[in-house]
Amino acid sequence: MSRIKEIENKLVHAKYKLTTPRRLIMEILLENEGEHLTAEDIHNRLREKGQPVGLATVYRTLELFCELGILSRLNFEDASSYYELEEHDQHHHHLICLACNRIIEFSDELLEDFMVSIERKYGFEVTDHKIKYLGYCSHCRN
Amino acid sequence: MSRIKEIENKLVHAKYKLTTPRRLIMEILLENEGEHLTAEDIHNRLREKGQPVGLATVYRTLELFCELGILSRLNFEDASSYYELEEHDQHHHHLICLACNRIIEFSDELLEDFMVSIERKYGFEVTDHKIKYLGYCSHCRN
DNA sequence: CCTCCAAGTGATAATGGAATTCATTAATTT
DNA sequence: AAATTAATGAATTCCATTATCACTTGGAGG
Ligand SMILES: [Mn+2]
Ligand SMILES: [Mn+2]
Ligand SMILES: [Zn+2]
Ligand SMILES: [Zn+2]
Repeated sequence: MSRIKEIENKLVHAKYKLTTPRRLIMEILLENEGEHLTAEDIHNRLREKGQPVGLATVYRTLELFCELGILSRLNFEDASSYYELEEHDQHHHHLICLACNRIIEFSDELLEDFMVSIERKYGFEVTDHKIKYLGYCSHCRN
Repeated sequence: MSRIKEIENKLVHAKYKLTTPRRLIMEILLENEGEHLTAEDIHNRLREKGQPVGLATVYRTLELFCELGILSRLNFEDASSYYELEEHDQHHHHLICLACNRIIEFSDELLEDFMVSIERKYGFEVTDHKIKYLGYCSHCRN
């Protein structure tokens, strides 16, 4: 099943429509998979492509997609939120270089056991988690 | 050595002074240790105590204290930043209940090994890290 | 096809946390 | 004491995000 079809299913299942603006936003996200985009980034790229979508709609759509588990909202240490497609298979997190702002991704499979121990210890049902390591990347250390 | 003296040392060592506004802000933080306070919280409590400090100074001081490692800046999933005193002995992180917004703290000593493996694998020098688990606390689950 | 109408959109204004400005004040040095 | 420097705070600005509201869209039902 194509990625876009899969997403349409999620929308329809939650009683939403795949409107033109929503499809255009999804296309931008798919075309830029692997990047971390802000709402404004997406708004700009749509304008540049001659397929403008209102900024308010971009924000609303990103929020909706986050609720549906299509996207993740990321907070690096600046003022904006960044978005990336959620990969249902492998979850990853981010190393944030304080010198050059490079973002390096790492998988968290090794943290599974730790998470389970936290759930047991606190009777807390974990539905999501976010891990950030801040420091200096291999280009910037020393 | 008293907590306030210890902090004064950090300031002086970094060529800053322990001015009255800085001391007042530090007192609020010490009096409310264990809480997670916003800049506005601190500003309000100072006003209520009859020891007002300008909001700009509160922000500047919190930023300075973060740089000096006296405070940690926390981002739960809302718009504001929260601050807490950094305990040099035990680092902790937060479970965030999506239903009642309770914040539960947990220690991260078990994550030490994982952090070291990340440093090795990516040649990344970790100077700080932030871990959040989102979900439902024992009062809210089910 | 048409009509209807809830759902969705988008230009614009409003919001609010945080950063900046700049005149004033406090502390330090000469 | 004068001069230099650091810090303060009221006011302003910034800027990402949210709210508003008149308008548009597009699918369900005829
Ligand atoms: Mn990523
Ligand atoms: Mn805490
Ligand atoms: Zn770097
Ligand atoms: Zn709860």
